[in-house]
Amino acid sequence: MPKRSKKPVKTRDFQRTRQRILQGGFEEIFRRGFHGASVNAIIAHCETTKGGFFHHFATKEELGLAIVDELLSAMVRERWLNPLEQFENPLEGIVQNWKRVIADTPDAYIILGCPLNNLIQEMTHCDERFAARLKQVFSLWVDGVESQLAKAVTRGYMRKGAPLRQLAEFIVMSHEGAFATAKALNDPRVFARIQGMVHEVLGSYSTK
Amino acid sequence: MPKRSKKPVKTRDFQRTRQRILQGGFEEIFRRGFHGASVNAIIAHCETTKGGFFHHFATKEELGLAIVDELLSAMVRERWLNPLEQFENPLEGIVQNWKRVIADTPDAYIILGCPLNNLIQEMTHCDERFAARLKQVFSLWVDGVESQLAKAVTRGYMRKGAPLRQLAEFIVMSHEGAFATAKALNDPRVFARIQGMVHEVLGSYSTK
Amino acid sequence: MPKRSKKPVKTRDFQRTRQRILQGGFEEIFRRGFHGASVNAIIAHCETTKGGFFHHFATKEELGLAIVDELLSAMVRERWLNPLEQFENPLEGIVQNWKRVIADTPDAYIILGCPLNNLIQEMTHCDERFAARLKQVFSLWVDGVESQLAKAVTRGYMRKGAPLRQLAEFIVMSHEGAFATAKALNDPRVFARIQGMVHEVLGSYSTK
Amino acid sequence: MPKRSKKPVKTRDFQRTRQRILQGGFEEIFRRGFHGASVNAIIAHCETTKGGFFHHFATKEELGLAIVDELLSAMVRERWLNPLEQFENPLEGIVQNWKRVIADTPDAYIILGCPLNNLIQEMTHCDERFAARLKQVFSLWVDGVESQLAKAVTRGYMRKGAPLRQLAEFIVMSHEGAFATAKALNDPRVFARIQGMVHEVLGSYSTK
DNA sequence: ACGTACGGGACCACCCGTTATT
DNA sequence: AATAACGGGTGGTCCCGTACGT
Repeated sequence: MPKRSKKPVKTRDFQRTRQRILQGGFEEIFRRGFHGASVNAIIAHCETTKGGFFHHFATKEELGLAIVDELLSAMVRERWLNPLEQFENPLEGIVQNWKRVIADTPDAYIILGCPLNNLIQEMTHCDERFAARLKQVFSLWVDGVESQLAKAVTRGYMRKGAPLRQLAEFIVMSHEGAFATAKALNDPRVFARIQGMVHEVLGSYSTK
Repeated sequence: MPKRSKKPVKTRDFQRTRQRILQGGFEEIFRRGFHGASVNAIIAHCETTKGGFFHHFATKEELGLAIVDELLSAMVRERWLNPLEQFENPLEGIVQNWKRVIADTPDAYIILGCPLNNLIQEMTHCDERFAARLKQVFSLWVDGVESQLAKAVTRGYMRKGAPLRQLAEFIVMSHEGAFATAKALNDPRVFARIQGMVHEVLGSYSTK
Repeated sequence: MPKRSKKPVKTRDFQRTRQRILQGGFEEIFRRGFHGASVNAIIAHCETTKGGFFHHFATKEELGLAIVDELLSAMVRERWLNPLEQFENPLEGIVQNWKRVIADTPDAYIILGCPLNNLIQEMTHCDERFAARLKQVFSLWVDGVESQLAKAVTRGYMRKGAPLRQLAEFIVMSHEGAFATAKALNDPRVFARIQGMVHEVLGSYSTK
Repeated sequence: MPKRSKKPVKTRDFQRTRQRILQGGFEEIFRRGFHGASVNAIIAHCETTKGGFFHHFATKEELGLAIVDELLSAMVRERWLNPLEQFENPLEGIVQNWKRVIADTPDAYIILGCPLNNLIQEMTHCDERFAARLKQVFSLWVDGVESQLAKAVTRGYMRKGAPLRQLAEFIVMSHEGAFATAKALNDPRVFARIQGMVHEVLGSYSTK
């Protein structure tokens, strides 16, 4: 009979618990903001304890950073970047995917805003480590859009010579700005209107 | 020569003290966010006391609401709306004024973001009263831009039939989005780039 | 034309304001207890200001003492002692007057307890000056009842040799205890029951 | 000889700590009243910290309610009800036990009054939850006395047909009233005098 | 790995009282 | 005499984090 390995099960539990805290922390922070989300509320939300929490994350800030690094970056990829791969025409992909996200997102979520944008506005100016991580995720998004635009040029859907970086920045900015505006006016329809404007802008760079 | 009043600077002046608290509160909240700004820090910043503070504002929230109502709405008017009056062509006014604000704003302020946007992202989803006041200020801005666009049509600088409300929303969204992006990337030059994009969009509605 | 006297009207206003504060303070303290009644609430209740309040009373404690000295002692006299004078038989007076007070007092007041008793329980053990004044009012009551009992003996309604002081103490104690019990059980009928018991006790000392 | 446990006094002992806070809270509240007893004073009195305190009691009110439920009801049972069991004649028990309590209680405590009565007068009219719990303890006392009186009837020490509930109420009322009066007059001898009166009343219902 | 008793600091709110002003 | 701006100290609460225990 072989000697039992050193509790491989525990390792899985470790990761599961960590993920539960990460997810529960995300939800609390998304709803109440980083400052508004207390560690007590987070552990209640994800059914763990103080000990469990601080075993996995040294401080509340570390949890926040992990959420940015692991959850937000994944969300950007899954919601905004990966879906674009399925479109032959990246410009159309950007527009269609935006429409899809608008359709998928419940109106109730609109008022909560974009998790990434919320954290940027709340944390960037008062916590350098947050600023660095958030910048990374934001750049990831812009980079991803820019490479799609480059692909659009390569495939002949977009005029050569267009300022790709600038356009990519503009497109991501519009997403965040649309979320912010819809949140400010508490009106989900803002979304579609702004998306329409961006559509036009992209059209002006399209080869038709 | 008239008799000088005995005390050129009155200490027991309700309005002056109130304004001092309002201004000091604004600066603290701008730098640290509403939750991050403690009443202790605010009173230290504007040289008053607990008693003085709560004599003027029943709660910290009331101070925040007063800042939105009185300071932020005034800032929107003074920085974004009133200057447009001086331009014969409102479309040019919007672009030029934006350039002016970019030039006027120290780079160090970029990272702090837009006071209005910061509060919207932090407070809208967790405080109904804030949400209502912030929406009011945001709408004031959109309304102001829209009426400029209407003037542009009247004066013949802009094509008839353009979707004025949608455009106004887009323009204000771009301002907020530009602030957010510059903050996220910690790069003031983002500003000019986004402003350039908006310039183009406006150009496409211009009668040239 | 005679020189005007030195503002006699002002003197009346002074006393009126003082009485208003005294009365408003009494009501607030009666409802919320001395510690629970804030100066701010008191001045709001009697429509004066901080300045007005502290002009008339150096401290909140002074107001409390004045209430004991002036209002509570007057209430004891008017409600419990003076009415007894109208009875030929003091023993019957004590019983009948108690019945009258029970009938006069709205049930809603029962839960508030006896103003004198409330203050005694709250203040005696933590404020010597209160203790002294409250003792004075309480003694006034006992003395008054004792002299009625003496009169009852003189007039032949009560057996000679009865322990008058002890009886007087017992009677006043019953009043306070009845208030306390009715308050504890939130049941006004307790009053009548205890009054009945005291009636019997008095009966046993009566000459019939 | 059994192995001694490593730590004879555990610091991290929930129940012990809780009892310490409960006891320390009781003493502070007994001396200063509920409003007068600050959490800071309580934790200093029982050597714990803010964190420790609020780990055990969510609010100061919760501590107060626990004191009523757990300490005061126990005190009523131990001091006033249980001792009666040892008497063959319950009527004599009531009188003798009262005398014993008078003899046992240091004069210095008299001025502090009865903890139960103090809380009733201070809290009943301004806190519903306190009112309910205090009523419960008070009723417990009256019920206990009533059942003793019933036993006295059964055993033939008391006349049949006596109004037991009314008598029980009267007896408890006398205890509280005696405390209140002794406190008001700052004179412990009042106690014995009132106890004498009650003795007589009971005597009139006794079968001798 | 996780549970929980505990530490102490900081939060906002409100207190009572003072003082400049009318 | 009366008003209201103002002073600070302290109130209860809740915070994040530690460390003991299993």
